[in-house]
Amino acid sequence: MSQTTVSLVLSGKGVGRISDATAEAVRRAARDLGYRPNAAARALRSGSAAAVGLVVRDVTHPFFGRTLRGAQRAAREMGHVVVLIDDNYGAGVADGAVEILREGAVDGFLFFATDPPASLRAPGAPPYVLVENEQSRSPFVRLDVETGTDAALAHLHDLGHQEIGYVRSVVGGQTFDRRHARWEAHLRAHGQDPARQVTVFSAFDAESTIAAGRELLTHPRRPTAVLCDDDVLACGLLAAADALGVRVPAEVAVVGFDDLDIARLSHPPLTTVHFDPEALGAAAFELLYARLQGKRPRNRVLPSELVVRGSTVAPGPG
Amino acid sequence: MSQTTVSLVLSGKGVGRISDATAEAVRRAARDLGYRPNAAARALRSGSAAAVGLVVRDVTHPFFGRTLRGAQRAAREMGHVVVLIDDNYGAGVADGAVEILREGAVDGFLFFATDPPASLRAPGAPPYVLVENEQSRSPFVRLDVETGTDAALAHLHDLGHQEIGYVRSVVGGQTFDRRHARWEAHLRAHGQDPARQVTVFSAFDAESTIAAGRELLTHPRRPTAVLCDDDVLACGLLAAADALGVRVPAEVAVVGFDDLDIARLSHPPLTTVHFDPEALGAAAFELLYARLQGKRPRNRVLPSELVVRGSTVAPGPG
DNA sequence: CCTGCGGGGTAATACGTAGTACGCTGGTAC
DNA sequence: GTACCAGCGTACTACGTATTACCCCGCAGG
Repeated sequence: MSQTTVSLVLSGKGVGRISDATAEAVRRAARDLGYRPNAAARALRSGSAAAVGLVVRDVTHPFFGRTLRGAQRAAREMGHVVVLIDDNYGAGVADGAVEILREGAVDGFLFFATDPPASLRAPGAPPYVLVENEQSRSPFVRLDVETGTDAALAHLHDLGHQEIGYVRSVVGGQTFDRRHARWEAHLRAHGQDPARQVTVFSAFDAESTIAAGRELLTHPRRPTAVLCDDDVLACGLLAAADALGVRVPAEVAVVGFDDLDIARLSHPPLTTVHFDPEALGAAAFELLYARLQGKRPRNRVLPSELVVRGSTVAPGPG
Repeated sequence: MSQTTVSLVLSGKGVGRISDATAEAVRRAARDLGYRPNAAARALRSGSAAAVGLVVRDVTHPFFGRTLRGAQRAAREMGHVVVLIDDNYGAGVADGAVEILREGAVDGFLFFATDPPASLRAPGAPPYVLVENEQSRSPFVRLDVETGTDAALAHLHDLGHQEIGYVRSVVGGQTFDRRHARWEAHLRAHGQDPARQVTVFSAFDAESTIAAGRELLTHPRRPTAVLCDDDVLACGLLAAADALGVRVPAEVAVVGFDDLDIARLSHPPLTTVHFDPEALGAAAFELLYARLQGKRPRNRVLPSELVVRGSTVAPGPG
């Protein structure tokens, strides 16, 4: 039983070259001895670590947590493992970690709403896939947020809302820009000037969201409806409304994005644009995996859907 | 410029053996050529992958997300990298992944409220640290949840609450057991029978939490106060109360655990037991790191603290 | 009897690093 | 003049796997 034989049997590449009896003996011995192939040696020799790096903007945000879960599950199904890098909104903070991983530790990268370091664009660099961050010449997976946003705006319009405020994320991001762009388009299409609508900005921590909500609700030209870049921001608005005694949805209708669990637990439950983050993460890994196989997979755009709950009704009289 | 020289210079172990001029030349050449040491080769030769496996019960839960962040940040500071395995409450689902990683891919493991596979107890297995899951003969880091729980119960007692219901997590966990045990002790100390108190069980998804909340609130012997194993469960209770027209805190006082962001955004803001998940994650990594150095670090217990917000007042008359 | 061939298996090598042991040079002590 | 030492580097090997090239044996065809 040479080392070669063992390698051939355990890797499944020995079919036709190694007799069944020997193969069985090898497998039994491996089991009895508790033998496990060494990952580092295999990575060194084969040139593949069976691991992908995953750079995420904010691990603590439920949306990314679920995306992460989808990606990790898909990776495991293909025998791959996921190395996590939390960027924590720090532009470029993750770049150093990416550099460390670059050679030999992982086979490729997934960037969740984060930008890849410039060095990965160089020829010979490991492949990567962008998630919620479309860029020319880079493969990507993203959500078709436009359809959902248009549905939400149509819903508000049908209810009779003219003035639609906006709670924007201070942290940038293509998906936020897309949502905002559809809002602008909607207003223009109905003869409104987006610049005249009340718009406030917020980070994702509780204080910020509540402060932003208060700012919007106490504005002299308070709108009858508000689009929020995210369910978390929408919940801050709800909390502020509660503190100010502003009734939702009677006095202000609220729409969020993401359909997080909090959208069902909030008071009132949120009307929101639903996505499937697990599918997004899984699709991202699948794209990267195909690339690692040398294929040229097509970019993917996943659907969105409006979910109407209790936070939107027709504007009250006056 | 031999390969050895390069290795010595770049690893910093050449001080005193390699002249400054040569060292500088090596560094310049490395930079100009874009040379990066290969992680797999280094791991193979040195026997250390500079990576730790991290098994987490639920990546999508904000508490674990924050713990994860703390651990990942601490790891990065020591030049280590984190491999994520999401167990998703599936008992043993992660075991296979752990086996894959065992040899050569990671140097040790962190288990976040999950159980290590039995194979890791064997001699020669990589070291691990348990988080929120104390077991004899295994190093661990946990929260001193007892102090915070006692403070919460004392707070309710001071307000005049006698009947204290409980929303329990259906998913088991030591920390939940500890919370529950203090609640039982408190009731007994005041001459009550815990078995007679209204107790309901819930998973962490929105539907479950609301259903459990409804069950508790519609119970014929509805308590005047409720302890919830978690802020998420508390929010479900709030949502149920809202749907049923039960006023919080006037008719029912609510206390949660974890002090998640939603505890500030909820209506009313939650009285809850505060922890520092980032510190928990960082401490866990530090313990594991010390073990990897061959040290015998002491287990750590991190403090908890009651945060009183709007969900607790004295029971109303009748 | 020799040749060719297929089935079954193995020796040897390369992957890129870390570490060990050794070599060379020039100066100093005796 | 020899022995020793410090200061600087360098050949060489091991790490555990995947892969390539090769070897051995028995049998069929000529």
